[in-house]
Amino acid sequence: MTPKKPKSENSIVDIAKALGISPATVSRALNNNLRISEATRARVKEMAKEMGYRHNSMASSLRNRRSNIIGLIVPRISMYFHVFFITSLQRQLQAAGYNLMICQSNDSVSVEKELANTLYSARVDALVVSLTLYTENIAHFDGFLRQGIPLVFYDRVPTRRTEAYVIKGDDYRGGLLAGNHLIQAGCQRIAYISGPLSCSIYQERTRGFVDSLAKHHIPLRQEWIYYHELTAENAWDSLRKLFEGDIIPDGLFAANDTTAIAAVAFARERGIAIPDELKIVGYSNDPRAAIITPAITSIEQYPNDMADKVAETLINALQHRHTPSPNTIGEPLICPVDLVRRMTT
Amino acid sequence: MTPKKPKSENSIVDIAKALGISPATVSRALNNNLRISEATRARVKEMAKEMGYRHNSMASSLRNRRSNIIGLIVPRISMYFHVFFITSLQRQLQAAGYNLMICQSNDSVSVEKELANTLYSARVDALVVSLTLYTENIAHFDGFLRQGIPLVFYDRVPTRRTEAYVIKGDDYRGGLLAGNHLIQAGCQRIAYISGPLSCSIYQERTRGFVDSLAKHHIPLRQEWIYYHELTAENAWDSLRKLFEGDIIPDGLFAANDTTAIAAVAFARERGIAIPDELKIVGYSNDPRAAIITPAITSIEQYPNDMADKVAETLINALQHRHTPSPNTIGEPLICPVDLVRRMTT
DNA sequence: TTGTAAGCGTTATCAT
DNA sequence: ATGATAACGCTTACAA
Repeated sequence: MTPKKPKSENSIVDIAKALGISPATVSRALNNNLRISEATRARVKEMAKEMGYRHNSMASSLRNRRSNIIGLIVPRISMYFHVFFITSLQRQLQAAGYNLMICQSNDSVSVEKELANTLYSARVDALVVSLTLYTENIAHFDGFLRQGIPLVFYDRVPTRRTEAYVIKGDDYRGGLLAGNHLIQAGCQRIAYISGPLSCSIYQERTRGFVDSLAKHHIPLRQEWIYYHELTAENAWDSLRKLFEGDIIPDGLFAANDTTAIAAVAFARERGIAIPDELKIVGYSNDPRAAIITPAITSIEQYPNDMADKVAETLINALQHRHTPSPNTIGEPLICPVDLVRRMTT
Repeated sequence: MTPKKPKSENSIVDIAKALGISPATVSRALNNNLRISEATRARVKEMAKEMGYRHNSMASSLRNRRSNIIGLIVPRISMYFHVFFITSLQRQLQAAGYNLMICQSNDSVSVEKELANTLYSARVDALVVSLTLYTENIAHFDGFLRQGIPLVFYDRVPTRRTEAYVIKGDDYRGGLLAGNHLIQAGCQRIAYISGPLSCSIYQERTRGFVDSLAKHHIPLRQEWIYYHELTAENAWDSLRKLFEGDIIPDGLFAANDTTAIAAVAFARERGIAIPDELKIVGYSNDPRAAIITPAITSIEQYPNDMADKVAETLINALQHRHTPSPNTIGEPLICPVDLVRRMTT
């Protein structure tokens, strides 16, 4: 009986044996180490191909104490803004030699916690997070900070101060722009449908919007303000209530485009003329806002630019891991937004 | 000088030392191994928490020869169908203890190849792939098959026979339904805008569509058929050509909804009445198809159901890794589709 | 129920 | 330029 070892797969040791050289040399050759002769490098690579060798990143990661994986926790990949953000971020990280592990919290705080723990154990080299609508306590990310693992929050960021990097859109200005635009378009009775105030972006949009109305001495009726998850269903509920009284709004700021789209559909069903009887501003500049009739005025957030900032921050932090320059942290980085005017205003 | 080891982080060995027991016991306790006393299990877990221990999945993966990571290569996450598919698949795999590593080929064959190699080296436990528009040679996935790593193609699958699992929508039937529906709606001059025939789904949709017209003795004019990437820009180009002659189509089958949406916009600009002068059927039942005016008739593909099938196949294959039952492979699994009628027909 | 010891595959360090 | 060796942290026969 031949003592045939079941040898599942060839390792650098096997290559070394086959070539009569040491595993260290093989490793160096495969990693294009400088001080290895061209000749052996070539021999090694050829033998590797011949033997069907594949690099084992688990072993390599264990030895190097780095996984080359970057974790991403995002509320939902179905949101337009995040899709564009992710695509751009992934391209850049890929180019820098990192893999992105994309996870969805589905706007559940408990899922977010689980994912944070999983990615923590998985030894991701860095973590990028956009929080759920309801995350107020961010203690589940503390481990990353303690271990000096780069942690970047973007878009939906913590509402309290943190040692992590923070990169966000200028939601305050977005709210301000929306309010100003509706007022300049002649609206006097402006309604507002916002997401929950536990979430940074809605806090900020609300602040900006409220400031705008105050500045122009436009009254803000509490009965015309709604805070809830910005789904089409919720939007319809709120719209029904908004339009059931005698005094009805002539302007609406919807804190996302799903809500703005629902408002357009609602107005059509009720025979409310847009923009004559009701003007609408949405948020995010979802592609749907442009194709619907009438096309919706919205706030553009430039997801690609934000992805650039995040990628830059990440790569910088990963390179200088030994000098955790805390001076670059602290102040949130704020990305510009713009109002895109269309047919609803 | 105190010989203070720089001990970066605590391992099970440290816990063992602190407790005066062996690392093996600690490992077993943390893994809830059956034959460990309740008492020590509790002691270990407490000490682990106290010492801020975190599991090292790199080490664990190396030892176990499994990463618990499943790779996914998808053309673009911006496509509605894939977003829903991914979300559903990820939820199920997460529940089964796997992490999903989502990558985008961006419809580039070379990127697809790179990603396949990266995920191969990353030692993913399985790979799920929807091919680019242009992937005809699938040799870059051969390594997975050779190593017995479960490989599942879904939606855009290889056009040639493969040993991998294949799960696809019933695109032939989708094309058939679209053709039949337009004909029953009274169309006589039907145009067709398809994706490139290098891609399985467009091959099949075309076959079904062609068969439908043949069966009903409706002529198929070659000048009314276009094959190209289904972007809005390309759609406009083709539509312009379609409507520049004397004889113009009264029906259009668009092989995706982006194209159908472009057709609606084109018709509006040209003052072509829909559905009276032109009837349109799209594909995928993109949510945009429902909100545009007029709402577009489309083919629903049930991405969640396909994700269920893929998850089931994967988990099954991963459990029986030692019995690579080849009988379950071979025949593609075909998922049903339905026509959703709206205002464009 | 717990301990001992070897090994997963790679790479950094030190030596030659 | 190359080799020998140890170690990364965990798991699992095998022993006790």
